[in-house]
Amino acid sequence: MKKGKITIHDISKELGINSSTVSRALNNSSRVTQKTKDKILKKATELGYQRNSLASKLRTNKTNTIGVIVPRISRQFFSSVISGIEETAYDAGYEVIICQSLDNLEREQKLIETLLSNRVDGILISVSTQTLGKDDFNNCKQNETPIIFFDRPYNIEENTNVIIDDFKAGFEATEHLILNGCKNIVHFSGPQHSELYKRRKNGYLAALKKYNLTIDFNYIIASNLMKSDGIENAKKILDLSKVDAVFSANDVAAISAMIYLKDKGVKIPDEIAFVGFSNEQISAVIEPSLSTISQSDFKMGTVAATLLFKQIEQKTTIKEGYTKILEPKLIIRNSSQKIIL
Amino acid sequence: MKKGKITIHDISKELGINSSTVSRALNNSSRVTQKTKDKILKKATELGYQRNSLASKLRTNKTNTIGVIVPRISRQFFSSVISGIEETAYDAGYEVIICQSLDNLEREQKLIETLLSNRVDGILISVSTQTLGKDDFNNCKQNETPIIFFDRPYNIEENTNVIIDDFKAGFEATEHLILNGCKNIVHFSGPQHSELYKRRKNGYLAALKKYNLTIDFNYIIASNLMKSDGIENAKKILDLSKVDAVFSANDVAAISAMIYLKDKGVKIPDEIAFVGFSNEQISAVIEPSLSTISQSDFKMGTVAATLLFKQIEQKTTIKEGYTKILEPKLIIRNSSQKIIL
DNA sequence: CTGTTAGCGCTTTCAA
DNA sequence: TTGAAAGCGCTAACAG
Repeated sequence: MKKGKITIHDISKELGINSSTVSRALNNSSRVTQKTKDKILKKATELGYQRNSLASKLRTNKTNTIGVIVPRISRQFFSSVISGIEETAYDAGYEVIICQSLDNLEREQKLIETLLSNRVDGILISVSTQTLGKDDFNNCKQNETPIIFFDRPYNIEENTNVIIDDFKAGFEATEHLILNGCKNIVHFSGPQHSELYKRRKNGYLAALKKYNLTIDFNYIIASNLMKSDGIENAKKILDLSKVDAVFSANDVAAISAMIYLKDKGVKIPDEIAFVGFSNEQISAVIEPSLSTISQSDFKMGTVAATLLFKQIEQKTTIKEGYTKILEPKLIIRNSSQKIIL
Repeated sequence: MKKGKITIHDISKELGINSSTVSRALNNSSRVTQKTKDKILKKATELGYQRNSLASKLRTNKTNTIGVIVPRISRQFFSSVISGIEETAYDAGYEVIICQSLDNLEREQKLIETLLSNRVDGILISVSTQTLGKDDFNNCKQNETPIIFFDRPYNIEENTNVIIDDFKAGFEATEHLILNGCKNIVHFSGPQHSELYKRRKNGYLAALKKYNLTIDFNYIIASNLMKSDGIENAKKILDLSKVDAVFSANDVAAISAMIYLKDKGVKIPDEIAFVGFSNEQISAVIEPSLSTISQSDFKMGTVAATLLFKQIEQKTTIKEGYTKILEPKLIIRNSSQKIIL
């Protein structure tokens, strides 16, 4: 028994067949007789041969591997996107390397370096919140390694982005509440420098306008949408009169606000209806009464990956920015659904 | 400007320094003058050099990379373990490749193949539920690639495993309920062929014995611990008389049972106290009244990774099984804590 | 301290 | 259809 790993040369020697033929056989080339193929395959399994991808990647200058960087894999949204990416990659014969930046710029840049030095064919990334500069990804561009940004848009004019239609989502969420008889709708908005939250807010405003409802800017509560903000927001709601609905720009704040309000004896959704951007599963468990806007997470993964593979195979990194905007999806839950399983 | 990627030879030529010196400089070898190092580093950044890890891995026959396979990255428990692994790996200078098996054996085996063909130095795995055979990981052993099993033990006699002390956890959970005055404690157990659930159950039984409580086997309800099972279990509880507590072997069943019972007007934890294996964060949000047993997730990651690195560096795959058992951690929440933020 | 040289395991012309 | 030979980019003896 040989000590190290078996190579094609070992098979080659054992059979008296040249190693290039062995290589071709193992890659199922049409230029090898079925008979020799069989012989080689048999010997390969007999010896416990295992291909060395490193060597073949080095030689061919193609890794069939893409890198994915997300802030945290534990967030349901991102893990769903990753599932979408993996499915698409699997079908296309690509390997996927998953990394988390923990929303930390330094770490993110180190990950990019690592991925590039491992010669991934392309990168999909949802940038960290600290990433804001114009040339944070110059090394990719120098390398001509395609990179696609998803969920969190980045330099739309220059890069390829995959995002959802935030304006439309905000509009539909608000419209949904209006059509259900709500007139005094509070909006939990996020940091006002963020384009994303601005667009959601504009959707909210547009819906109010369409139905000729008065716009009261006291009803727009901006915060960082953390749990503690949800509590603060809830307190503010109690101070306002006749609020009958909330459209929250994310689920975290919505949920903590709901818990707080329930605790105060407010019936949800009898007295206040909620719509929030959210992960379907979590909010279904936590609050059956919370309707949600899905970010079409899985689909975002498949779309982004498909786009990336196209860029890789055409070897044409798009210079001018291209943004793919996905439809949002409003998920309605009836308040009769006390338990959703 | 050169079209392809810059190599050490490009730097070598530009400076008239031999490429091996360049290589040494880039690896910060002590056998190069600081002066030449500086020159080389400067030229490297100037040309936009980026090391090709594939080549160096191939050459050195060491990848400084480990593979991690978990059923799903979206489960809080696994993503915490992964964080623990990543921190440890980062400190030790290892890269980490994260993969999810989706609890599917075929997929798991394909992932193992891929990792091995990429010549990872070692593998950490929490096996899929479908993985039960004796020689599912023979290819690893042939390869002499260290593999460590965490959370879900696998052939304890032969392999290295990292698990928590399930017996103790079951014992402490039950004892906690007893010490709080509960006498009629139902146990939601899992599949009875599973060692893990058997050990948790034995802990439960041991605690009852210690406090001289009568053991009623009608109080041990075995199921697959899915959401729907939780509902069924809850119905069974309502049929039993004088149940005042539940120790659930996982959180999913516990939560759905609680929701169902609350819906039926049962007050929790006034009438029924719950302890469940669980993820801290989730249950804190969903059910403040649910006390939980933590599986020391992050720590499990660091321990497993440290163990693996030791095996890799000693190049001694342990032949006889070695099992590291971690302490469980009971997290008590007072029922006064209505909102935990 | 630096250069020469060989080769990791694989693929791919080119030739037979 | 198969073989011979070169080389992907890097590292590591060994020599100087």
